[in-house]
Amino acid sequence: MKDNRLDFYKDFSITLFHWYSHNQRDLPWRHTQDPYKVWLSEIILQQTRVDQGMPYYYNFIESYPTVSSLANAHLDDVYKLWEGLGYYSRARNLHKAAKIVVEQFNGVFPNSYNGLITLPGIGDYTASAISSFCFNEVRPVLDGNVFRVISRLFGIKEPINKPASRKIFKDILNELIDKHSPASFNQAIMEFGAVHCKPKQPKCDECIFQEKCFAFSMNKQSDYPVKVKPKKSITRFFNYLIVGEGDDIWIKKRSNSGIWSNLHEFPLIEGQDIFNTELIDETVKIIKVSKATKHILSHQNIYAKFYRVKDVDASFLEGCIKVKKSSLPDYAMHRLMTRFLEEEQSFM
DNA sequence: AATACGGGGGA
DNA sequence: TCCCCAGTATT
Repeated sequence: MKDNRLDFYKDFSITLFHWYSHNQRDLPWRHTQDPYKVWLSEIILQQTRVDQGMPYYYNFIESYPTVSSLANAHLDDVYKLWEGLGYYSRARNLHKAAKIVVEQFNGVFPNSYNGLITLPGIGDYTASAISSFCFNEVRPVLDGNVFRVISRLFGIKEPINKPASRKIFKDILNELIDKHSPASFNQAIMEFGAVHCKPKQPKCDECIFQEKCFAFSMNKQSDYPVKVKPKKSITRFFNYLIVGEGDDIWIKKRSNSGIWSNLHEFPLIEGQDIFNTELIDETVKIIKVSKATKHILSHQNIYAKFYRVKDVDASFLEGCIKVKKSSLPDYAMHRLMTRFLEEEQSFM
């Protein structure tokens, strides 16, 4: 069964490369085999759309042209450049990996999958991408695009977000990948998934694989890929205290774990199942209160209120730092904070 | 094996 | 609303 299936697809790469040569986007990281730049692009693009990550890629290349310059940077500056992109552990691991490359590998990136995957922030996908793109190692990439393409072509119903399903896809890809052009194969199959075999409204009516695609032959494209429902999000209530006299303002760096780790924000009092209005009423003098705003994360729905207050008990400022309002832009913050600062100047 | 971890775009 | 995005680390 498996052999027949793969025989049927033995000219897959030729067809794919033909499509790729006519349809590929011009992306900056495709013009280089410098592992530093490829690595940077791959970390930025983890769970991130190309359009969203592109400006960050340019900013990082400009601020840190080499792995040494990144390794020598202050972590807080790296966070600042990452601000707004999300999944902030990527910024921490980016910096950590750069230091390892410089201090342990003499500034030279590992030139193999097995070496690359030892670096923090580099998992199976990223190690496969870098080792194939830069060193022509035969390592198939398996990202969201590839999952979708393979599941439709072969009619695979194993949920793509279950770890156990990975082997099924990897086995197929290891047969399918062009052993002579692993870099082009990986680029092409991801690009095909991104711009042609899209999640919604795939271009099946003009598809090079019409004859071969299981999903198309059954007219069941929308049934693939199969995915198990994610767990429901939890709800939290954040009360932010805006404290400070004159040009001074108090902020705090979040802990090294949990959401928004190591990013800055106003002193926070989290409510239990509702906003802590009573507690705040009794404890501080409220000058002004914002409306509740909803901020959505993958696993949490956060309702936030901002309170301009005075006469705050010192215990609320435990671990906080006093900074000038004008220097707030120097501190890396999460989107909930930057959005508030953009839109609610009247509180400052 | 399951869960945590952002933010934004598109239907 | 819901789904998805060039996934990884932790539990």
